Amino acid sequence: MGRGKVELKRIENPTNRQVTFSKRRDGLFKKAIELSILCEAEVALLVFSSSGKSYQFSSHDMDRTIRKYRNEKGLHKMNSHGVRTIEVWKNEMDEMKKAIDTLETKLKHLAGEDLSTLGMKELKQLERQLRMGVDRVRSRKWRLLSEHVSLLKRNHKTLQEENCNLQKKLHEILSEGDENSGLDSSDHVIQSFIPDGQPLNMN
Amino acid sequence: MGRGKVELKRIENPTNRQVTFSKRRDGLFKKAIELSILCEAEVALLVFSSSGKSYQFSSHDMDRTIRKYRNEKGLHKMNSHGVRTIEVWKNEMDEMKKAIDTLETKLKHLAGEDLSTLGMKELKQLERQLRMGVDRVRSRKWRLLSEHVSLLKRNHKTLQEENCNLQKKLHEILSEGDENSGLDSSDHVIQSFIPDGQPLNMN
DNA sequence: AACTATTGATAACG
DNA sequence: TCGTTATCAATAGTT
Repeated sequence: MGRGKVELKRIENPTNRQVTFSKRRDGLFKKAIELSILCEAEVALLVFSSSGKSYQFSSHDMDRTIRKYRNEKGLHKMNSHGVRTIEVWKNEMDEMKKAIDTLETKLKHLAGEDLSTLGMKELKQLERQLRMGVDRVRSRKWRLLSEHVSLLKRNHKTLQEENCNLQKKLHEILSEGDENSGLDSSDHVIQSFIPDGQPLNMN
Repeated sequence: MGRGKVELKRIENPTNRQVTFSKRRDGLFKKAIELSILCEAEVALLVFSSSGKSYQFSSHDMDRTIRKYRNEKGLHKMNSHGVRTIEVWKNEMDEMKKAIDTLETKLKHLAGEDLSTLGMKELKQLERQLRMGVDRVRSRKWRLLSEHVSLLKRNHKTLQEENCNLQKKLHEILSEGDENSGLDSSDHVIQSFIPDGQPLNMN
C-alpha cells in the first residue's frame, strides 16, 4: 500500500526502516485495537524496535492475557517468581553470551582476522560488505567536508561585509579627523566579527 | 476499507462479528509478520476470540519477548533469594548488555551505518580499518587461490607421470601382442589416478 | 467462500 | 518528524 509494492524482507536503508517501522507500528496497534473492540476479542500486542524500544497494547490486562496464553500452552509450571526464575536468567545469560560470541566473530572477520574458517564464497561476500562500508564512510566524510566548506564560505562572506562596513566607518572618522586634528585614528579598536563553527580536524 | 465506513464499536450481529473477526484477525497477523520482517522488530501477538479460541504469533520466541516485556515493566521484585547474588547477576547482565551494545555499534559503523555521530577523526580511522580488512580478506582469497592452483599443478604432474607409465606398459603389451597375436589391447582397463582436493567454488 | 466497490494504509517524496 | 499524495492493500457488504 503505497507507491510501489514492497518485498517482504528486511528494509536495508536504516532511515527508511525506521520510518516504516513507526508507520506500520501505529497501523498495527490501530488494527489491534479495532479488532478487540469490533469483535470483542482479547488482544495483547508486544513490539520491540530493533533499537530496543518497547511498545505494547492489551485490550484487557496484559498479565491476564499472558497467563491465558500460558495456560493454553500448558507451560504454567515455570511462572511467577519461583525457583525457575534463576533458570530463566541463566538462559538469558547464555543467550547473551552466544550473541556476544557471534558479534565478536563478525567483528573479527570484518577486521580481516580469523578468516581461516571461511570459504571463497564467504570471503567474497565479506569483501563486498567491507567495500560497501568504505564507500559509505567515504561519502559521509565527503558530506562533512562539504558542510564545513560551505560554512567557511558563509563566514567568509560575513567577514567581507563586516570589513566593508569597518572601512566605511574608518573613512568617515578619518575625514572628521581632518577637521578635528589631534584625534589619533589608531586608538580605534576594530573588532572583527568571527562566526563560530564546529572545528573540523582534517588530519 | 470496504463498502461503507464502520463505527468503532462492538458489532452487534453475531454472525457478522464472527466473519469480521476472522478477516481482521488474519489481517492483523499478516501485518504483525510484515512489521517484524521489514523492520526487524520483535513482535508478539496474542488474540483470544470471544468464544475463547486462541491465536498467537511471535517473531522470535514468545517467552523471551514476554520476559523482555516484564523486565521493561520493572517486575524484578524477586523475593529474597539473597539480594547480593541477584545484584551480582544483574550487574553481570548489565555489563553484557553494554558489551553487546558496543559490539553492535561497532558492527554498524563497519557496515557504514549510523555514522552521523562520528567526527572526521573517527571516520578516517574507520576507513583505515575497513581498508585493512579488505586487504586482509583479499590476501586470504589470494592464498586460497594459490593453494588451489598448486594443488592442481601437483595433480597434473602426477597424472602426467601416471600417463607415462601407462603408455610404457601399453607399449610393452603391444610388442608382446605382436608375438602373441589374439590378445586385444582394448580389454585393458586403464585406471587414471585422480587425487582429491577440496572443491573450490570460484563464483 | 468469492467477489468488488470502497475505504484504509502507507511508500515515496517534499 | 510531519504532511501530502499516488498507489497498493484490506475489507464490508453482497452473492
